[in-house]
Amino acid sequence: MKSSETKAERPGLLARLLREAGYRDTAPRRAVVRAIEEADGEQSPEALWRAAQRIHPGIGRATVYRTLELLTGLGAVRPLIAAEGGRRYPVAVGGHHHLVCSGCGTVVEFDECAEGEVARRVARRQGFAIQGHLLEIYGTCGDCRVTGEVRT
Amino acid sequence: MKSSETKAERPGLLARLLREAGYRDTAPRRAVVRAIEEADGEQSPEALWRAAQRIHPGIGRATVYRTLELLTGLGAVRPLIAAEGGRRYPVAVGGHHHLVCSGCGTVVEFDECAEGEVARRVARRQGFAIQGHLLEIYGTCGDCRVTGEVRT
DNA sequence: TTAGATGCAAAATTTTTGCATGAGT
DNA sequence: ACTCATGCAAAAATTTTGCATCTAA
Repeated sequence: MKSSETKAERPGLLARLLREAGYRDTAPRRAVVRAIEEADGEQSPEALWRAAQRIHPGIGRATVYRTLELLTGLGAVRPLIAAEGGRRYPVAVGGHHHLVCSGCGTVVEFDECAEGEVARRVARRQGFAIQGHLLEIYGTCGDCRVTGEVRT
Repeated sequence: MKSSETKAERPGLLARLLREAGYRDTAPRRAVVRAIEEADGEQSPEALWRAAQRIHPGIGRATVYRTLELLTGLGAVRPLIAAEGGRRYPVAVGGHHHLVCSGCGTVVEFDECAEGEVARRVARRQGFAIQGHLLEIYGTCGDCRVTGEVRT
């Protein structure tokens, strides 16, 4: 499965978010954060853990999970489910917009989004405080339509 | 947890997709499919299993998972990660618009959506054949903000 | 100094599989 | 008849937790 690149966030963005949220600035966390920012498609907890270990040997899996949870809570990262089934944590500052192929699972990110207006209006009406949004368009990519390929 | 109705997809849509894909039309599958179509924010495998059991007593968990996988492959549902951490399988055909509370998991559906345009344009540019789209706005509902409840 | 973080290992969850049996076509 | 689908239970994989020990602030 191919899948789009993680838009290289300005280094330190996630770390800053954590700090501003009042969490301590620790080496293990910095390692996880760096792993995420440099993860290129390899965003599964397991892969992030291995990457974080290279940066901060001795880091435990639990710390990776705990940090991912913090970041998710801050809306800095958004857990998604990859075509192969496992979780992936792409950086998600702001909204995320995906074009997802039902055939091969490819996920292409795009920026255009016209929801600002509607989102705010609907949210206000329901008394919601918006944190972010996810817009996914599902379909079949050219390749899959041609080959009649189907995701297993 | 409260949550709005799931816009009743034309009953049988998912079942039809399965049939057209060449899969057998069995009672257990029909139960799962109905559970999904009637899932009201309760889209976790576990909840869907309980719902399916009410429709077809004796159905096993494995069948639910297997059916969800088939439907995912067909692009009929799209696995996402719920605020509480588990998976959710919202319908991915047609257009769905949810307001999801990070605090209590409430899912409210709404109709307004300005994405028709954008979706078509982006899809065409990438050579995608659109099957549907999902717009989810994440935030905190009034109740949760008052009680200070936060997603764990 | 002191609340918050970490690593480890165990526990809990969630999802997948093997296999004998039962159904749809 | 012949596949394909199912349920069950076991196995695997994934995620969460308890707790003693560190460490940033």
